[in-house]
Amino acid sequence: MGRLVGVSSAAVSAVINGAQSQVRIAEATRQRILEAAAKLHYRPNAAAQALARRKMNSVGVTATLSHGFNLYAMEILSGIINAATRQGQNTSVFTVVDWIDGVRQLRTFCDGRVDGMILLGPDIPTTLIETLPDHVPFVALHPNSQLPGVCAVEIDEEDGACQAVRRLIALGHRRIMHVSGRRGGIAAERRIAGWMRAHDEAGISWEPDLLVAGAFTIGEGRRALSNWLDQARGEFPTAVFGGNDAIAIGCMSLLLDRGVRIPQDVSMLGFDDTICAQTTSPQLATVRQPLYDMAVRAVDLLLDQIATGETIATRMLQPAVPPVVFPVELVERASIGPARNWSIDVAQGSESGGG
Amino acid sequence: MGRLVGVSSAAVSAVINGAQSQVRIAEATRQRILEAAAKLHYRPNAAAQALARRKMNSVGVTATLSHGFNLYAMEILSGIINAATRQGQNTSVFTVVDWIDGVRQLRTFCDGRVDGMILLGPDIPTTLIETLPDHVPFVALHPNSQLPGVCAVEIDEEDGACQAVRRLIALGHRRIMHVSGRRGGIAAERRIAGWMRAHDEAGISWEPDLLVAGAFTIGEGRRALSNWLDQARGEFPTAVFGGNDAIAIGCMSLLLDRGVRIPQDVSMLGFDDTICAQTTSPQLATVRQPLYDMAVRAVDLLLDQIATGETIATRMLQPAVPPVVFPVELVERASIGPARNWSIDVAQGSESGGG
DNA sequence: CTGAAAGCGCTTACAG
DNA sequence: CTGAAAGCGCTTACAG
Repeated sequence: MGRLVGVSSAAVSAVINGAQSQVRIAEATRQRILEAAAKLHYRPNAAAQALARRKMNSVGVTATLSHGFNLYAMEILSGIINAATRQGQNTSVFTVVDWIDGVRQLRTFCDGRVDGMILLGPDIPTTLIETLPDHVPFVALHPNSQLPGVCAVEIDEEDGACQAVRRLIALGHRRIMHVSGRRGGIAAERRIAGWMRAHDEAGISWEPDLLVAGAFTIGEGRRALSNWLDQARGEFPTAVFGGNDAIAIGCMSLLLDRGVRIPQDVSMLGFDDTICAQTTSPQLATVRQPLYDMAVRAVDLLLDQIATGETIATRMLQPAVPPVVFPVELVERASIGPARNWSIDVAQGSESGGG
Repeated sequence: MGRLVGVSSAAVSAVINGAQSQVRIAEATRQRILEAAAKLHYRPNAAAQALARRKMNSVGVTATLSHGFNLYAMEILSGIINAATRQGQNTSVFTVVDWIDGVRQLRTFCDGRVDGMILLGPDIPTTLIETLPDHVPFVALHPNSQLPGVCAVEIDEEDGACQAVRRLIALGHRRIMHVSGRRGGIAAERRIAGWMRAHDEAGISWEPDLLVAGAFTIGEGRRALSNWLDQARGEFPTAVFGGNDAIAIGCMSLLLDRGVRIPQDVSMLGFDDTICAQTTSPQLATVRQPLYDMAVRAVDLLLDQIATGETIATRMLQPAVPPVVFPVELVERASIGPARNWSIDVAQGSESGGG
């Protein structure tokens, strides 16, 4: 572009980048350059700029796609993109099949395309860290585990579950089923712990039989409850608390199919407040994670590290930073109500397959 | 990296990039380089590579965020990211508040960060094209309008709506309400046209009173139906066809609140088959768009153009290419059934606010 | 206060 | 068949 105005590219650079350059350009030259730039729709080439500045202005996000389309991840992603865009950064998204395999690819993704990386998704294995590229800063969203050198943004899962069950107890419920995520997963276990704690606090003993292991999908939620019913263990609980919204929705669809009224016969409660919690009838009460705010915070933390030149390597030398923990909030919707004081029959009904 | 092995960077480049280089390297040197690269976890810097090759290996996606979080856009995005990742491209996502304002930003996004851009979202104004940067190829997903020089990937919206209504007619429905998206929007109008056409084909005259203008959200769908009911126009239709899933879900929640049974009293039908269509009870029958396949196709079309060096500018010189139109498919779920032959009363019930 | 030079880390076309 | 040079389009530190 310099050639066209008969001026050096350095002069163009100084003018386009504004005042932060120490270089002063004669006002006449300046005007000439600005005019030409406007006319030609001139934009500095991003690759050249990145090479010279050693900065891509690009935030990386890596997510697992193990469960196919993931509403929860998508809501966070949407927050990240917004936050990054607002700060003049662009967002490069990468997906990996699982974290074990993903580590190798993470090296490739951090080849200068991005200035830092946000790891998205629960249950990132701690062993991951050893092979993470260390020339770049990382932030992990919902890792549910301490990755040395990596900033973590989490929620208080146990407290969320505890709040939920506490509310049900206040509504008179004494037999509260919890259909959990896959056992062993940290998120699932913490939510189970919250379910137990709320019982303990209230001096109510939780029944092991009402702790049902499922997995974080609609189909698995429905299946877990269906299996439980097949073993016909007497009176159905007055409330079902799903390990996440999908589980609750799966359970809810099964109960509705069998003529159970919600919330009159059974109260239903989810966890996450994904958009689907608003599409059920009745709408699903749930524990809200501030997914958007968390995403924004993750971007801020990453950009801070980028600005100060921190990387995993430099952070390993400093004292470990505790995770940023966001509060959760119970969202009351029509799916919960007072505990029933009559019997219901849920056992009958042939299974027609979950969603 | 060359320095460390005592070898030129050109030699390293030739070895790392494999056989596509004409340059031959002595086997011994080759091994030495490969070893060192493995040991140092060497990866060519993406910015430098991009500058030298004039190719970023990055696919851009720009979407509007006018309606906040958008499930439909997110499902497509997820497909794009997958398809791109599989082809070794990374995906850079940008959001704009609206298309009018977005055009200016599109210039900035196309500054070399991406090799091409996918425009995501219905109702992209035709006037947009005049100010689009023309040194890069574009693909538009669901533009619902012809943008000269831009490849379009669409569905046959009218046919989808027509299929849906045809099925309802086959089930004996004669009074089929359509709660549409905002009037004037091309997607909304085409779906309306399909609703009309199915009636015409069957020799049934559609009642203007049953064409209700709404907008593509749950809240607006519910509100539109609620307003209609407030004017108490006699017997309620036997089926409601929403302009999209969100509208159908909004209408469904209102009807369920008022004690209407679905599908016994009223059949419900949506459009899009977003994930939420599976979370309602009963599950929502809907017109499925192959969102994932469309996303994959859009990526392929864009990469083709990138490979052959096509841009908007070069495409303008060629004859216009018709849009790629994907077929749609009716997904039958529990929310539709035979038309009722009894009266129902929907009018009562105080409105408690939509989701 | 201004302009030309060096360098970012690669690749590709060109000499040896 | 191999190696050093030029260049991608910027920015930044350095002479004039």
